[in-house]
Amino acid sequence: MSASSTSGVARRRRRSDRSPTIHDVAKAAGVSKSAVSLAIRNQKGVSEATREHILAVAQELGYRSNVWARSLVQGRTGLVGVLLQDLGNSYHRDVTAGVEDAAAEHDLRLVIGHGRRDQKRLQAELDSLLALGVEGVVIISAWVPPAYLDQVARRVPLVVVGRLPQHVPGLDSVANQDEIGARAAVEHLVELGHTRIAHLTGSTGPAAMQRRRAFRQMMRSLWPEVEPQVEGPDQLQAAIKYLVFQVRQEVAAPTAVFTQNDRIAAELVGACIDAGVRLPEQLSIVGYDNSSVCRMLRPQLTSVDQPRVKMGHMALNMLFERLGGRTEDKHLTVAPSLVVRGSTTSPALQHT
Amino acid sequence: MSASSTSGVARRRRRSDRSPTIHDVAKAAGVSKSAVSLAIRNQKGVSEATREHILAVAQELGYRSNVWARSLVQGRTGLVGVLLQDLGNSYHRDVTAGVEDAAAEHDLRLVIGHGRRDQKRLQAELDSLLALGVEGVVIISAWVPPAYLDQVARRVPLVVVGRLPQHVPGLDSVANQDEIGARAAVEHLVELGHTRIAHLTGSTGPAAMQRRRAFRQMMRSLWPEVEPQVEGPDQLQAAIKYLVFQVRQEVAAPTAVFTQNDRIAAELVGACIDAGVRLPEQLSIVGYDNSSVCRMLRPQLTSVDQPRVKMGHMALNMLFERLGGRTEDKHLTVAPSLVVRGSTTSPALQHT
DNA sequence: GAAGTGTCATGGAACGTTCCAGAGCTGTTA
DNA sequence: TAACAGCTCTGGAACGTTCCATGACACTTC
Repeated sequence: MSASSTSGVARRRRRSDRSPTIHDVAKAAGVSKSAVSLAIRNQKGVSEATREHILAVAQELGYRSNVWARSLVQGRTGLVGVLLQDLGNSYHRDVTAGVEDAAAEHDLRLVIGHGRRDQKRLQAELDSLLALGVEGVVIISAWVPPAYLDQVARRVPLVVVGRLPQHVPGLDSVANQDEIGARAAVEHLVELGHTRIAHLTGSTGPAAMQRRRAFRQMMRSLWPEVEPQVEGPDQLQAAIKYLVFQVRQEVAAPTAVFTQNDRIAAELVGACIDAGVRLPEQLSIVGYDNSSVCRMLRPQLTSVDQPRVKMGHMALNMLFERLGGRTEDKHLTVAPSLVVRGSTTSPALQHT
Repeated sequence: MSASSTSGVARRRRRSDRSPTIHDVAKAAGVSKSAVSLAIRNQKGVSEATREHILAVAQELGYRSNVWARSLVQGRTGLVGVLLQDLGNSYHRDVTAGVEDAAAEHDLRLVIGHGRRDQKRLQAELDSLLALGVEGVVIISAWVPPAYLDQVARRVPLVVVGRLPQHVPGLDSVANQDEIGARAAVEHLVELGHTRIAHLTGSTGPAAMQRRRAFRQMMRSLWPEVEPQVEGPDQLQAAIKYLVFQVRQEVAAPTAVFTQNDRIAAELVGACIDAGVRLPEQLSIVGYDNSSVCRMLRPQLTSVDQPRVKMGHMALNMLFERLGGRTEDKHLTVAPSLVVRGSTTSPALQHT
């Protein structure tokens, strides 16, 4: 008995510094646990006076309802997982903010998992979110194998923000229309008078491919006899070097470059400045994402903007519809828009 | 008929899709729930044959242990909260990565909450982490009222990464030694030959104050007769404009600026370029944080680097020590180091 | 053959919460 | 005054899991 009571005491000791439970509040307030439960959930069945008293006591004890116990009995957690690839990324931040705001409207809370640009980790993180009992998952530009997506989508509603590498039944998606973004970029350059426009890409992901394809199509329809110049995605550094070399040679060199994203555009800008290429006089550059670096660079970067917060909003709302019982798949798109800044100008200025 | 029954079945499947419980597995395998519990946790007390049989059945049913129920009875969740102010921030990303790696070593999982630079939200997020039952919290540069920190620290171990605005008993912290960083920056500039060095700051937060104070002290000890020039933190844009104006006038203008962080440095760089100030010839600039923008800018930014991942590591390890029973407070510091890039040069070059 | 020692397996008691049926009131109506 | 209705409030039964005491054997040892 004494031996077993020792461990019992150890356990109990641990319990004494545990968070206060509904029982503690009930005891301190002199009411039943049921009354406390009703009071803190703002349900009726308890008088206003009692409610205030209970809330005051709860506040004083620092009581916080235990989500696990609640979800255990209710059978739902009120948790939504957000899986993102890179924490330090303003695109992900903004989409997440949108998801979060929409979630708050439906009394859902966010749990964030991040894959750190590592596929294994991404999957592990997704597993972990499911183990936490999220009721749905929003995946932000995170490339997870389709087979795995399918498996997850069978268990909980799943919404992907961004392009899907391939069609996966049973899940929703919201993406910006990369074709429109790419076309807007090229149109802008064409209107300025550019004819020799190159594309610089650093990835073979679905979004990148879409942009590249749209670029090619657009260029071919404008100048059918010329093969559109696409650099990358392999050996990005070499591709950048080559572009800069071309521009310095000034022989049939591109006068403008549409890049796959702002990060790559920033690298190109840096390489140009290092090589003494005058921007935007000698080369116009258009980015994609309208991220915070656009305004840090000089010249400031013209870029394609996606309605990021709105996309997050839409993603969560679709997820909510699924929770409500929708079974058919839904794939939404939003139109990106071009934000013109100083990195693009007319090629007429190039030989002045 | 067949169409409607399909959807009906699909729906029903989804509802009764409620994950199988340990009871279901026990029933299907013809053993007690206790046996299943032992088997899936790989504990002894069950024969190898039975275990294999149970695991096979569990696998077939797609059984996944319910984390909530487990943590409810075990009294621990294995969860650690990370509270950060801004998702799209590489400093936070790196610290979080460090925390995460260290957590994995101790079989702890991360739950990320983010305050989106809003104090109310920050507190709500912290509340929510506690409600989830995290066993400890790491707060990354998130300014939460000390009274609130104190309240939280009474309930769970709390580690702050970054400077504390004031001493709060019962919690740990890990911070970079801002004095050392500031001094390294100024020393570097002095060694290059600068004498008129200004400081540009945009915040009154504890880290910013520390850097500012160290800057003042260092400058006073070097040139006691001159009042150190500090611009900001109010009206940052005006402060930047004024600095640029001074440099263009070239009358007793600062030849170098040490900024509170990279973001502010980037703005200064942009303003200089816009105004035609040649960098680094006319003005040397040192940032703080060694963030990813340093290498995007031209000239590339000399900056003070903090061992971010290591700080995250240390933070979680301290938290783990607390969980193990340590009661005395611990405040660690790490030494930052200067990363020299192209934004700093000798003032001798300035009038060439 | 009794006692002791393992191993394997079991059912009941927690854990902190919500839900539910119902108890005790007070007031209203027939 | 009986019947009823409407509030408050309550204790017990879930929820899915782990922990614990104990039972049922099969061996060994005295």
